[in-house]
Amino acid sequence: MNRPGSRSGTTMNDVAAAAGVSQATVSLVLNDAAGTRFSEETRRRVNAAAHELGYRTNAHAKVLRDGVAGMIGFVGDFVATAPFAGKIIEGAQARAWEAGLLLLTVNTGGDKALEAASLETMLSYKVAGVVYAAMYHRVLDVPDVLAEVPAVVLNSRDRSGRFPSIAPQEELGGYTATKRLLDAGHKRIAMINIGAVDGELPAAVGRYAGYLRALKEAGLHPDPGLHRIGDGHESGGFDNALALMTGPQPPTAIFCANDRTAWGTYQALAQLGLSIPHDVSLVGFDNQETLAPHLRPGLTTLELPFLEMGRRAIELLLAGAERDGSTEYFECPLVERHSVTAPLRFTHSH
Amino acid sequence: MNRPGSRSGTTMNDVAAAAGVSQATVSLVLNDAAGTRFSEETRRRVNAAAHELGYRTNAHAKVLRDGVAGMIGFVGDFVATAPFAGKIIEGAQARAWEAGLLLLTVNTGGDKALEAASLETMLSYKVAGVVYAAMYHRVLDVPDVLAEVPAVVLNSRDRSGRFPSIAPQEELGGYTATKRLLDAGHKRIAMINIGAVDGELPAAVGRYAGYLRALKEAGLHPDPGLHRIGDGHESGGFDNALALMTGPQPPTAIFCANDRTAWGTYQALAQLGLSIPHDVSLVGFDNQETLAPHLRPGLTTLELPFLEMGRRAIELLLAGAERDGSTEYFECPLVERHSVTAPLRFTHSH
DNA sequence: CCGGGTTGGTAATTCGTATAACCCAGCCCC
DNA sequence: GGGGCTGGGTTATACGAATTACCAACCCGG
Repeated sequence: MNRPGSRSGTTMNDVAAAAGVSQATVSLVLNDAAGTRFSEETRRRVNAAAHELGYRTNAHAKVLRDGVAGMIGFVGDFVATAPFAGKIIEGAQARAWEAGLLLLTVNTGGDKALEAASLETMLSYKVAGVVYAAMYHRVLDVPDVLAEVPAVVLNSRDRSGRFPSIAPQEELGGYTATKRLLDAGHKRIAMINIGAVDGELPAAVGRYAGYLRALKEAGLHPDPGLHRIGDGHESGGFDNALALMTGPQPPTAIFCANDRTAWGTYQALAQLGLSIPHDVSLVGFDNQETLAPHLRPGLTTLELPFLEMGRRAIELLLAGAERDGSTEYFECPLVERHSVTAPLRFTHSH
Repeated sequence: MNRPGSRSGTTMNDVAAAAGVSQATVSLVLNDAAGTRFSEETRRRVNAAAHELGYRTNAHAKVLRDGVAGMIGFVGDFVATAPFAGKIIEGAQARAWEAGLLLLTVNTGGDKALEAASLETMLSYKVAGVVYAAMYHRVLDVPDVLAEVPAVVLNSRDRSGRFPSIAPQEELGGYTATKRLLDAGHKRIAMINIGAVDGELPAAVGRYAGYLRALKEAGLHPDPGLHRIGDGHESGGFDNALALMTGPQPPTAIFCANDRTAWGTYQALAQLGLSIPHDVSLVGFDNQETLAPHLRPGLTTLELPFLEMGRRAIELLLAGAERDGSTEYFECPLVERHSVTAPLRFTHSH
């Protein structure tokens, strides 16, 4: 107990002793070092001994000498609390593993003290880089300490402009969603947003901007009464859909700025006895996999490409992150299901 | 570039030089080692120098000496793919952090080669222990290599009986769910299961056993036609609920063995024009947070205590895991919402 | 039979930290 | 005035792997 590393396992010295060679030989043989010549016999004996004794390299000794560890830090304000956000970790972890790296993950839950402490710990483990991920797209302040290592901001943008960021292309998403409804023949298209459009929520602002652009491009004059501010939850969809559909000039289609809002809208429409897509067409946003495919009918929505974004974050880190604050935007592809069809009037007017 | 550790940062030697003392003094002062005497002046100088230079301990050097790292491996076949499973990591990570430990997480996605390789890597990093977590409760085979470190199986049971396991108390859950419906006055209670009761799915087997026990305890004779095997998805709930309610003697209440099944049941009942809970009472299982609270009406269900289970796994590891294969079962508390009320007949017969 | 090349390996050092063992100056006390 | 204690530090070493420099033996040609 007094001796450190009491159950430390087999070391190269043990292997060397068993094979009757020096520790240096073991190292060189096991690592297949270039430019060394050893007899086949020696190689065989070393490999056999290593296998026999169940030798496993001590990563810490290696890192101590080489300076950089095979680990990447992943700090998020969520980890997996957000239902869909798991994808972002999954992507990051998969890409990291392809490079032989492991992820050191911490879910701060927004706790700044925990965040600072875990970043310190990660740095003391000489991580090759840090991914600083956010649960929802926003503009955030990155802790200064991250300047010491390669770092990238994921699913948000760095306010200071010091770090490369990765975020979804919200405006294009809003445009695509709206265009889908326009192409189906709709003219009165409402939007239930997930926040104010003058706030700091890029998703709300961007998706709305895309909605407006599509409308204008189609030569339509946006009706302010058709844009409603929800809260991103079911109730926001429910209440606003109810108001919209019982108003004087109800829309024939609704673009819900996220899937939860769309779900609330489904519930409101069901309560009003309106059918989707026959009476009202719907497009959502997020492609939340526990929700969108399982609604009846399946929800046509835009996918947040979290898997790819997670992968890309690691890739940037590995590429050395040119240390500029540029943001890389990812397109949100349309996922077609069954919540959109032509409007009644349109069909009938044929 | 040739020299290793080129940007290794400040070391104790740098601090020692700056403070005009030896490296040993720096170590002893910074670690507040017991049984040493240093003048206040020296302590001050050392601390000042350390702070000034931004000294951060090199965790690898420490581990190399001490033998054990401040990290715990977390291997799962999901990480966060399963919507609710994030809680399990969250709990584990939170508890680990309280002990000053970081989590090294890997999502294997069921890939055995990746699993083996990442376990090797974790062991080479001298993790203090490994949590082997499963997406759904089952009996699984733990890789032999885990015998080399403290390990605990989370949300499943180890077939070999070598490792302590943590799992939810399925039978009691099924009993509690059914009892809730019995207490409300229901007599014809159906169950839509999430798998066969002769299979290897403890959730399906256990919850059913609990259902039967509650029924028998109430002096009721279980009607075999009222127990249906679904698939754990919405469609399993939808199809079976439809069949159940359009049959000769429909139930007045349904226990759905998970929330997704319950959701499908909601959709089927809506289609039949039946109201919840007035026409049919419902109890679910899982308390899936993206689902159960947002259904209309809110779903009364049983909570899978993942947060606590995750915490407990780390706790067992820290306690040294007595290395027996006993399973610790966690109770699933009932979460009351609005999907249960008295049956019509019952109310009227008053 | 000596110089030089090749073959097959080893000794020694380095990374940064923790700690056991030791050392020295000053002071007290008999 | 010498022995012993105490306060205040230092020296040396180990942890495990990678790597550079070096070395010994052998072979071959002239």
